[in-house]
Amino acid sequence: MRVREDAIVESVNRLLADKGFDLMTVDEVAADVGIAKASLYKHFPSKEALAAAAMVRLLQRTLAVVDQQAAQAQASPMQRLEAVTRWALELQVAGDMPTLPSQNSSLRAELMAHKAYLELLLQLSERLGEWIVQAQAAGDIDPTLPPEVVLYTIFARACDPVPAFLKAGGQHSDAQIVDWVLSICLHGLRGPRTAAPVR
Amino acid sequence: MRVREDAIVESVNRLLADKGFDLMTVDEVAADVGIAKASLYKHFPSKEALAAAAMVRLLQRTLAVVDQQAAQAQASPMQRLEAVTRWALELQVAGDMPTLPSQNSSLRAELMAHKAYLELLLQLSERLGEWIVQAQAAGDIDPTLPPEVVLYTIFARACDPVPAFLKAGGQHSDAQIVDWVLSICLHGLRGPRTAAPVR
DNA sequence: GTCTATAAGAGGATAGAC
DNA sequence: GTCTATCCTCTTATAGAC
Repeated sequence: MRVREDAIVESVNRLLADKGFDLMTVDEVAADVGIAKASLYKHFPSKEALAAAAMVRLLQRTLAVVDQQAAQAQASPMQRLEAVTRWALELQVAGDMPTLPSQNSSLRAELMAHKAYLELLLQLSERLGEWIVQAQAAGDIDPTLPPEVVLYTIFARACDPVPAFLKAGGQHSDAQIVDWVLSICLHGLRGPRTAAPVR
Repeated sequence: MRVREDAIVESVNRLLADKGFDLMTVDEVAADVGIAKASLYKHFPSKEALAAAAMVRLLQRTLAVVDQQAAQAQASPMQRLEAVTRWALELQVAGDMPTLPSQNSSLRAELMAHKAYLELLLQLSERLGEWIVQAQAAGDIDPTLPPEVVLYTIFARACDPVPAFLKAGGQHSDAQIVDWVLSICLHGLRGPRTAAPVR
């Protein structure tokens, strides 16, 4: 049943964002969805498969945002990259970004065997990669950086711990946090400069 | 026995850097040190205490680097911050940076109750905080950023996933990876600019 | 303080009835 | 496909002899 599986993946997404893969238990997922654990296993064969489904959902949503940006005729590649990165940061600050440990080997193995996941990941990388190359040609991104490095840096915003730390402090609004992290990603700690440095 | 405990903490440090807290088992630590698991528990009361000891060791080593930088009479606050950040990135690329999940609650509880850890963390934050404020006054760091944001951004380099990804690609030298990540941290994706922007 | 052996429990996965 | 009940492995932690 499609509807049921959607509900499962949504629960997994939330729990993954909240506690991460290792601390999320299948019992919790079942309880959150409101079905028995054995029923869960009729839909997904393993805990890893649950996580993979949540990541597929995330990639699909991200690609939808990419499509939306591609439709903005007047936007520059850099502005599109910025918009996608901002969207990811907003998702993260809102507590809806599922996060996986980069070290868990059983999980990595399952993901690397998951065709839909790999396909979407490749697709996203290629779409962003194009914009990166164009932004470098336009002088908006350091052309000496390999596009790969830029791509990973953007991807890494999805699991940047800084927003969570700032949010835990409770001093700043979500929008302010997103602005700061995005600005640091683009302009560094030195900040944007509109004129030549003074020294 | 002090020597024995040092060996334990060093093993924990390596395993923590390699697999992370959740995937590291106490059995592994015991095997790595070469003693029985029960003997481990004579030295440290819990797995969390092991991790805390490794983090204390890391903070002590970091503070030693801070001291070393403070002794460089001719260095600016910004150069000192850069040197400390570079050191952390080199540790990370070398696979010696212990990394803790920011979500594990039992671990967080133990850390927050660990006096030596908290004291050292506060000490490090204050030392770096001074340099941050001075670097902002000197115009080397965006003065509109709260120092807290800058501090967290620097701390986050310790668990930045980008170096590991680049290293996994096997295309680049460790030194090159460190240079890129550090440059992006300081100058952003747009890169350092020595003159006014063209547009 | 070190060992062997074991308790205690969490959590992923499955059996089998309906 | 859903349930209850159970299995089984892994892992933390401890008992108790030396």
